[in-house]
Amino acid sequence: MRSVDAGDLTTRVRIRDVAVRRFAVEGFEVPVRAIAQDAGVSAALVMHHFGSKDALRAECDAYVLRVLRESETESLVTAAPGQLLAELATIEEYAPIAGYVVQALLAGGDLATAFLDRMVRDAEIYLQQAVDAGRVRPSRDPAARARYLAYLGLGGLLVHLRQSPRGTDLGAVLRSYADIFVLPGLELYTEGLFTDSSLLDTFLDQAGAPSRPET
Amino acid sequence: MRSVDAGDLTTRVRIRDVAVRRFAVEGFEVPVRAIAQDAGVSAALVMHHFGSKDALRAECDAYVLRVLRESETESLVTAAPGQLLAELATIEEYAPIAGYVVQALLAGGDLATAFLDRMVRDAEIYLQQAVDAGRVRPSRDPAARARYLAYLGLGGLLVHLRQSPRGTDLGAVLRSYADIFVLPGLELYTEGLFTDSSLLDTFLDQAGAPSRPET
DNA sequence: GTCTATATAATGATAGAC
DNA sequence: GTCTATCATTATATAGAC
Repeated sequence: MRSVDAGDLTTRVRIRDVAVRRFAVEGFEVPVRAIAQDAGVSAALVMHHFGSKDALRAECDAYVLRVLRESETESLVTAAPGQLLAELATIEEYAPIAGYVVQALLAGGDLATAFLDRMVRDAEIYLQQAVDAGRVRPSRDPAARARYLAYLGLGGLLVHLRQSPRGTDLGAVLRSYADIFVLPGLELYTEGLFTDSSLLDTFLDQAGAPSRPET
Repeated sequence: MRSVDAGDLTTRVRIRDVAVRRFAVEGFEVPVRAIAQDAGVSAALVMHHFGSKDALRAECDAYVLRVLRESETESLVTAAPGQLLAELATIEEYAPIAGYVVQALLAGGDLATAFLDRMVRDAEIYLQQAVDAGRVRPSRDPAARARYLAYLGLGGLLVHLRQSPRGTDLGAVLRSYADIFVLPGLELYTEGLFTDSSLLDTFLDQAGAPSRPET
């Protein structure tokens, strides 16, 4: 057989992998030439393989999404809202994936939406399990709470990330985030913020007094 | 006198103002040509006045920062974490300022840092007042809590913003954010999340049992 | 101060040899 | 499959006339 699939695939995959890494640390405006250089090939070859930069980006998106989906089983159980990224970043191999997701979230787009949906869904399952186990208080609107907590967890991390000097190792950023905010996080989750329930009560009354799942 | 400051300043200011508006809705990659067109002048004139696009950007940053500082007095008292942006966006005149800040936060840089510092400081003061008034529980680390809540409030908003279709009116995005998340927000702030304090207790023990400001 | 015309640089993409 | 050379487009920035 003359078709040399092995060599072909290897180069394609190598280009895609270095593209993911570049996108992860520098964002999606990185020139194709830079990616080509990292891969040790010409820019023209990148175009030859993927057709356009957008197509390359799409393939990176699909790859990252696939990796995230494959990591689903293990993370579903353990991941508290916002933890998924942190776990990924600590594993050397997956750090580019985490960085890529961060860039995608900052840039917006389909991958960001997909990733967020994943986070929200994870949070929903995690919270439901915790409620069933009696560790977490039930909510009057579990879906909204799951989304809320996912947005807060991820958003706080993004803000912290943007305060860190550019190019800082993502793992280091995540560790510092954890260091600084464990205490206030535990305080908030354990004790809340308000001393009384007047604001919540008022809102519930106005909203037409929906169901109150009190333990 | 031959120097015609009035005319000069007027054009300069008009260019700066349309630049702020463009940056606010499209981000900082908008071409100088587009800004020039909005201002009804040539691109060359923009360069003539500001020297470079970066210099124009710097002047917009400085202007936005000045507006934020001048709005300080009124917002200091009322602004809960994350509220400042919302308040700004509802006032028609200040909507571009709010949008500009959002773009700056997404892009990173000095203005983002300054704005965040401002938010954190506001939150600190606001929380201190609320604690003194007995409405908010004291924290074991008030500074960290203020920063944490500011990051969460702003970050959650940014994530929600990126989920909204591009070009959506910022005011509408902020309103929808409020609509969706009042309940889970009030729940979290009023009742917390966990049913018991074991996680917090464990952390406090490990950390060497620091001061416990119990009421 | 303001313009038109142009220089310069970078980028995504193509053509065609090997 | 892979390269070099080149094109087309777009951006910032400059030159020089008015």
